[in-house]
Amino acid sequence: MRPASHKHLKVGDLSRQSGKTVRALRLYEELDLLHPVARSNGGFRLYDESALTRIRWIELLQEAGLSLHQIQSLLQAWRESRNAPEAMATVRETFSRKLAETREAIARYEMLARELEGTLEYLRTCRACRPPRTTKQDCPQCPEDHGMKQEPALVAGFHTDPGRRERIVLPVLPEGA
Amino acid sequence: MRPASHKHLKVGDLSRQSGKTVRALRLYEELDLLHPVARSNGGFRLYDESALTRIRWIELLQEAGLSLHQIQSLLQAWRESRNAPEAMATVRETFSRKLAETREAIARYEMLARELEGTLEYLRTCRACRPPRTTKQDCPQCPEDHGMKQEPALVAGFHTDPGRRERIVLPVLPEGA
DNA sequence: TTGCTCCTCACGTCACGTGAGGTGGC
DNA sequence: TTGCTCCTCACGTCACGTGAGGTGGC
Repeated sequence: MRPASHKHLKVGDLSRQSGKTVRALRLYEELDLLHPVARSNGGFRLYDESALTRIRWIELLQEAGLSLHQIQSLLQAWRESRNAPEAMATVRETFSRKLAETREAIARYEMLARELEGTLEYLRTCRACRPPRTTKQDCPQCPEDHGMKQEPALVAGFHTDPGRRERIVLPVLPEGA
Repeated sequence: MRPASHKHLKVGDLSRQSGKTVRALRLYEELDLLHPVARSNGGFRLYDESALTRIRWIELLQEAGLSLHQIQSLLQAWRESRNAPEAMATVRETFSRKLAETREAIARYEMLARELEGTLEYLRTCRACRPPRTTKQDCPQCPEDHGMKQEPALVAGFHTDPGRRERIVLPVLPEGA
């Protein structure tokens, strides 16, 4: 027979099972988002399994783009609401805004993926450029046929580089016309 | 007639045209990612249009999940490479890893969107629950038919709340069996 | 007693935000 | 001279990371 604490989790256990660092779990406590059910004699935090549900919930809301302080406010609103329909109104509002933002994020990432794909396609032709060009002088006016109208933005950015030496030169501007 | 500086952009102009804050632009300079082509007599930063290309490039790489320091390293590798094929190898490697990560991010966001949709569907039924339940007592054992097997994770997290009062109670654990 | 885990400060990091106090240029 | 913009520090923020120095419990 073991004491009643045999189903209690210590921070380390919870950390492993949740994938969060111990530091993160303590931060959630400080922000009033997650509390141990008890403390041991020695001051060790003791959790039960509901902590895992709570952590997964925090994780989902963070993925949705809420800051820990916003999650705090959402929880506060829930605690302060007197009945379910009232609580659900706030929550519904937050979630449907976040759904819209998530769809925008997906669209942005799909654009980024296309940009990366196009860039990789472009670079495939670079790999075998003969004779090998020197990036600083020749690349900006690359004569190679990359099969595209223009250079991808992810490649063009490399060329606009003033370098380190030129930075020291401080040209004096003409005074008048 | 105006002096040759008539096509120069000041930080404020560049900020407006790029959508970045002035603080961000100065940070990029500090990190060696973006430099003005010159300074005015009074010390004002003066840029040309290539700055916009560079900023768009930084922005894309940040969206792809690179930190400013990683962008710094990528630029460093480019500067140090002696020829184009060598430079492109590093760049290709970075970009194809980021493409994979972007696709994973899209998958995660699509899961999140489904989670949010399911949760909103669930909450639709809450809105009209009669008699209105009190969230703290009744919701965890909600008798309403929400048309789902189980509560969505985004709702379940609310219930696992020890609240503020209970926090003060520090139960003493039983010593033995 | 040895190991491993836990505790509480408290400072560091990253990509900026936000003043403070002062100057340039039409 | 008035306004607006620019300058350089330098501290604040957010979600943790990372020790320092000390203790619990099998």
